[in-house]
Amino acid sequence: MESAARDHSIHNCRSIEQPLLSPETAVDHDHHGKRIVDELDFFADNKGRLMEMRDQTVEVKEEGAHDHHGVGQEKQLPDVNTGLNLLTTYTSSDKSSMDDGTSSFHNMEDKHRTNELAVLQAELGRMSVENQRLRVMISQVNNNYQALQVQIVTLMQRQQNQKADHQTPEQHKMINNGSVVVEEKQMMNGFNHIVPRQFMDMGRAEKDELSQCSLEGCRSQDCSGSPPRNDIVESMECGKSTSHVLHRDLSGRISTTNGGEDSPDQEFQGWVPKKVSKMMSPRDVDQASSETMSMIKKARVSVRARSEASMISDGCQWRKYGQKMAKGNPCPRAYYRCTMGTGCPVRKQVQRCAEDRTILVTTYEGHHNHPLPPAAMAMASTTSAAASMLLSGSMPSADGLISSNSFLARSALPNCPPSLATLSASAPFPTVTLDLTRTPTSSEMPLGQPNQLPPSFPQNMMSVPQILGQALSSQSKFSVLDSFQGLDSATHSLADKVNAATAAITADPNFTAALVAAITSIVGNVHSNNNTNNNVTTRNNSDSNT
DNA sequence: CGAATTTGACCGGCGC
DNA sequence: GCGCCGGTCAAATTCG
Ligand SMILES: [Zn+2]
Repeated sequence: MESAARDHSIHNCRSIEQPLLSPETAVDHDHHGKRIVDELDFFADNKGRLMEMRDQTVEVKEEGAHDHHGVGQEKQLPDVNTGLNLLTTYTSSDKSSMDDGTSSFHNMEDKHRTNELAVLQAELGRMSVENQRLRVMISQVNNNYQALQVQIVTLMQRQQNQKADHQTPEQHKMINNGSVVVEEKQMMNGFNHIVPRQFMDMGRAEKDELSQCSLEGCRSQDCSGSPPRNDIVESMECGKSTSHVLHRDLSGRISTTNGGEDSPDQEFQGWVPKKVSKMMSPRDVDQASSETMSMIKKARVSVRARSEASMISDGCQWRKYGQKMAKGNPCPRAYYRCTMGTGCPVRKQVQRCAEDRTILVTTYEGHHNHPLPPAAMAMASTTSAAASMLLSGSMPSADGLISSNSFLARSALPNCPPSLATLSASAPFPTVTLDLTRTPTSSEMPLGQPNQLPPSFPQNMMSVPQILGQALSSQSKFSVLDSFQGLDSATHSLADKVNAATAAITADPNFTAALVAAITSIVGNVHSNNNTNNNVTTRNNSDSNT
C-alpha cells in the first residue's frame, strides 16, 4: 500500500500537463472575419466590444430603427442574458457590420453608420457601467450576507460564553487553543446597528486600531478572546440553520442547481475537526456534509505572483496541514488553513509554477468567519470580491464563455496586457486567476515573453483590455491603498472607506485589472509592513522546490 | 513542553 | 471494480 501511495505521488510529480493546452487555442479567432469579440470578457467593458445585453440593442433600435437592417437580427441573438452579461453574443456586431457592408450604401450611409456606431458604443458603455454596478451590488450583498453570518456566529459565541462563564467579554483572552485570536465582539456589536456592509470592513476597522494598539495595551478596547472551541462549534451549529436560509436567498441562483440542499453552512462549519463531526450524530453530519460537499464547488481565487518565499504574505496566519505533489508540477503543493479564527474555513494552496519557479501561485478558497487585521483584510476582501463576482454574476455562464473564449485569450496574449485575470471553469470549482507576475512595482516591464501564462494553462483567460485598464485600475488602487494605510483623515469610518475601496474595485469596469492592481498593492504593502510572520519564515523549505 | 510542520495514510470523486 | 488524484487527517517529528 505504501508503495502505491508513494508511487503515485512520484508519478504526479513528474508528469507535465502540457498536452492540455493545445485544444481550443487553435480556434479560429475570426471565423466570422471580424473582430472576435471576446465573449468572455465580461469584465471588460466599454470598449464597444461588449456584446452584452440586448438592452443595448433595444435602445439602439429606438434611436435609429430605420436603418438597422442588421439590428433586427441582432436583437434576436442576444437575448441571452439579462443584466448579468456573460453570455455574450459574439457575432452580433459582426452581423450588423456585415450586413451593412453588403448593402453598401453611400457616404451618407457610412456616416450614418458611424453615428450609429458612436451611439451604440455610448450605449454600450452605459450599459456596461450599469452592469458593473449591478455586479457590485451583488457582490456587496454577498459580502453583507457573509458579514451577517459571521456576526451571528460571533454573537452566538459570545452569548454562550457569557452564559457559561458569565464573565465580561474582556476577560476571555485566553483561549484554550492558545491561538491569539482576538475577536472584537464589541465592535461587532457596535457596528451592528450600523450598516452591515461588508463585514470585513467592520472587522478591519476595529481590528486596525486594535492590532495597532494592542501592542501598547489598549485594553480599553477590550479585546475579547476567542471562546473555547467547543462553544464555537455548537454555536456554529445553531447558526447553521439560520444561515441556511439566508444563504439561499442570496446565492439562490447558484444553489439552484442543488435544489434545496445547498449547504451554506460549509462556511460556517469551516473545517470542523473530524472529531467534532463524528461526535455529533454521524448521520446528520454525514448527510449534511455530503450534500454540502457535493455542491460545494466553491469559487476559488488564485493569485500568481513572483516570490521567492514559499508563501506570499497576505496578512493572515496560516497553518500547513498538508503537502502533495501535484500532477503536472514537479513542485509540491502546500495546503494551508487559516488559523486566525477558530473555525475559519478559509484555505489556501500554494504552489510554484512548473515552468517558472519564481512564480508562486496561491489559491484561496472560502471566506473568513472572523475579523481580520487590516493587512489581511485587503487581500481577503479583494479575493472575496472576485469570488463573489464570479459566483454571483458569471459563474453559470462562465463555462460557456470560457470555452469559447480561449481563442480570444490566445489572441490577446501576444499583446501582453499588463495584467491578466484568468477564468477557469475546468476545475470542479470556478476559479479566477489574477496574474501579478508582471505588475509588481512595474519593475519588470520589459515585456517580453508571455511566460506568465505557461502553456500549462489551457484554461481560459481573460485579458484585460489595456485601454480601460489604466484609468480604472489606478483608481481602484488608490482607494484600496487609501483605505488600507491611511484611514485616518476621513470623517468616515474605516468601514466606509474600505467599503468604498472594495466597491471601487468591483465597480471598476476593468474589474480584473482593478483586482490585480489592488492585490498587488496589498501584497506589496503587507510585505513591507508585516514582514514578521509567515512570509519570511517560510523561506526555509524553499529548497525543497528546487 | 506546547505548537507548528512533516509526511504517509486515508478518503471520496472520477474516468476507464 | 480499479486505479488515479486531489485533498485532508493525524501520528511523528521538529521547532521555539
Ligand atoms: Zn480566517
